[in-house]
Amino acid sequence: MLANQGSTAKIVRPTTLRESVLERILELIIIGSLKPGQHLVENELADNLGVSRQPVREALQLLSGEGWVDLRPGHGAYVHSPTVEEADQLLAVRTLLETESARLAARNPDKTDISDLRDICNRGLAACVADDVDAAVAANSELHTAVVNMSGNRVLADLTSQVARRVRWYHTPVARHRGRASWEEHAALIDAIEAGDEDVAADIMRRHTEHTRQSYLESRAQHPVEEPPAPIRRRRPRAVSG
Amino acid sequence: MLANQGSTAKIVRPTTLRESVLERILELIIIGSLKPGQHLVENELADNLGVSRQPVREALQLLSGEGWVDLRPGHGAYVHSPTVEEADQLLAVRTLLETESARLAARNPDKTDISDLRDICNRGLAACVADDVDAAVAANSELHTAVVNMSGNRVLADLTSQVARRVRWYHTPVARHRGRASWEEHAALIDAIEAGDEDVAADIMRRHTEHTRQSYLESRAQHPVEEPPAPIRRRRPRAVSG
DNA sequence: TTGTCGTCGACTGCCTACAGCATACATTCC
DNA sequence: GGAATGTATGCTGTAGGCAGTCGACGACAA
Repeated sequence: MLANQGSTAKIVRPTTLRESVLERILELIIIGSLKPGQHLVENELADNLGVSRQPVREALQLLSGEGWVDLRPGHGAYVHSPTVEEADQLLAVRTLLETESARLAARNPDKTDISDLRDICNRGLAACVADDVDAAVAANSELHTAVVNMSGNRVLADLTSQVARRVRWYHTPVARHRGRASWEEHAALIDAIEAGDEDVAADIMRRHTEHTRQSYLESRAQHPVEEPPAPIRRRRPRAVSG
Repeated sequence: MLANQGSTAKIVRPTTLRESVLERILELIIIGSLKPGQHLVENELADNLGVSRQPVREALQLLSGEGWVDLRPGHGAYVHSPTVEEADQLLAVRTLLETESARLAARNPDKTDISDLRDICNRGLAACVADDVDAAVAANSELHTAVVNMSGNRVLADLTSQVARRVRWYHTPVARHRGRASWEEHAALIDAIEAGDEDVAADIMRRHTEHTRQSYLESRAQHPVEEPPAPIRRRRPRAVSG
């Protein structure tokens, strides 16, 4: 249905099918079309995406590696169900990783990088003032990514981005809760990095991410979890069964 | 060849084929039969393992998620090439993660867990005295795993085990470099956890893992890297040709 | 009514086969 | 002699299909 593949024109396939399938499924998970705990039936996805089961299967394998879906051998793939506890732990780990990133970034700051950071920060603040939530969220993750990359530790960067992507999943609904203050913290962080003050940079980052964690938990307390249901759900009502 | 698949008896398959394939390939990587940078031709693996390409492909996808192999779309899978730099970064991240684990473990120590730790520690020391390297290495990872699990943060535990497995890959050749001293540090760590002294526990763990890192780097300096070769290597010499 | 067993349906896991692509070698042209 | 192009080949990516397995539903008996 929503497949652009199979069209007559020989559209250059920019990437493999399984990758575009992966992106599509991931998007469906993030925006919530595929709900936590939901059983991902390969045939359905394949039909909806206009491909065969094979690329779907492979995309699911890859997604399981990033924690988005759980594979139950013999049962299939299920959208990972984020519990409050896990979200909290995830946010704690993110704090740990990003704090270290900030420290390392401050250890040997780079003029160009600093300049980039300030640009992003300004954009974010502007978006925040303009009440453009999407742009603010985008700038936010962009900035954090930039800091992590400045750490110079690729392993750390990879791990962090992996964790951060999942955090963002939980985080999105509460993104608007922290506006201006968040960007002031960012600005202070950049100052510390530029000054090469490891401890200050680390401290700011720690408090900053802890802040996020707190506001997440509070927001979660107000809007309690919607669904731990759908543990198995197989076989729809079934038709007449002639 | 070594396939038990396809045999007439309906042997209860304890797990899916792709999982056993995954384990087998991982083992081949760890013991070095499959060398870093080597191109993993699906057909070869499938033939050697006595299965079809499909489970091999899926196993490779899963392995890529854990960082053991690199997938190059359109080119296939290659055994991940561990550079010295990456190993160093990996060890740094491990230090970070395990230090936090130790801190959390000390935050609310559990009688039973402590007792388990001591058992493991004693076994490790005994193995060390008896010069049983394999047993010592096993006890070592067992102890670290136990500490991480005591942290109570599953996300942290998962991430750490993932990193630790890869660390162990690089680490094995130098495992013998640190013997007795390592186990004394372990004992001190357990004491600190039992006493509930977060800072001390964290500090011991940090120094402990940093020690490992240092000895790794030194050992690596003496035995320089063997292979960054085999970047592409396709198509064997080919027979007489016509 | 409740517990147990048999049957049915659906989905996954795996295999085979084909098409497209990328690389290496051989040939031809300058 | 060197470079560009044609050709061959191995590999990956994808499709389709079949069998095994798991869960659910319904029937039967206590």
